[in-house]
Amino acid sequence: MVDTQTRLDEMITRLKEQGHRLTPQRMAVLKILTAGEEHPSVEQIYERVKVDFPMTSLATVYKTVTLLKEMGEVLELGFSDGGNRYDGNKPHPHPHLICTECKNIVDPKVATLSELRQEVAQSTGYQIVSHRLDFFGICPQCQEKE
Amino acid sequence: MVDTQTRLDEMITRLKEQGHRLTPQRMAVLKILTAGEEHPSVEQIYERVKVDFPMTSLATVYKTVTLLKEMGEVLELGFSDGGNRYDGNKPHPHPHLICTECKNIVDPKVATLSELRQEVAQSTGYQIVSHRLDFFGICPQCQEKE
DNA sequence: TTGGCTGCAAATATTTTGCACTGGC
DNA sequence: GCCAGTGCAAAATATTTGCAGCCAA
Repeated sequence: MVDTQTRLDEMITRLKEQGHRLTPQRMAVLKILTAGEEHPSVEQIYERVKVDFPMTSLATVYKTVTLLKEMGEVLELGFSDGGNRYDGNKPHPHPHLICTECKNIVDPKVATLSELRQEVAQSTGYQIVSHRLDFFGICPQCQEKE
Repeated sequence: MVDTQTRLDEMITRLKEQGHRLTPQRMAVLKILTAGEEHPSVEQIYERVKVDFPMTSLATVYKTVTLLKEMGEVLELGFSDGGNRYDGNKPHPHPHLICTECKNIVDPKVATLSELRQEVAQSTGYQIVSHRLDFFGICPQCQEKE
């Protein structure tokens, strides 16, 4: 895994390169997105940002996340049942494993999907741009609680 | 692929088995969900149902689709950017290929994922219940239009 | 007959947007 | 000082829900 501080610096550099400003609110969102292995929702990011900057609005968090998404610096994991989740550590598509009980998300190690991608491209004629692979299950902790 | 009429009869049988009523509106939704290889949205189902039954409400379409989803008779493809899509022909998880231009969805042939599933289950301890694999790309028709 | 189903409208929930003000650069 | 970024509230979207009346079984 990429070092947290390194990833944070990387994002800051990219923002500046593209002429974006670095505000305290934005900084706080960046820190949360790059810290740890978490896959927080906008609401969770908002709650944590408010600890240090109580005046921060939810709209700002949305705007920042959207900006980073457009820059390709965060991966959006959209869920139809509300509450998208974001991955700022590995912005490129990779498999996720989602606990249907506690909603925790981890990154499992999975053998390469590039073969599958190629196979689909060849058989369909599509120009494949991206993909998404999610596994849904019950994590060890939640299994014990049953 | 399963025969359209067969699949329709199957769904009707399941509904009756579980004590649900078969109304004209419901019948119309079933027909659309089982017809062809399409992956319609609720809105699209609604528009088509209205041709034969103009008095049908959007809420009823939602209720019917939700019922079928809970019965496991349709697969919901949730997208965070609004407009979920539904597959009534193959209600079990399978890969989808989505054109990012025209939003068309097809079912590509992909080598089995069961190995990947097993691999993830073993390495993480999760009890895997379901999965989802989507490829995003540009279909041959949309490639020509560029 | 009767309780599940429907239609309508109002309620939710999530994300986006308009706009005046503020502060990073 | 300029203008991107912010906060607030209103708007836009998508889906759910309450309830009175209706109709499939």
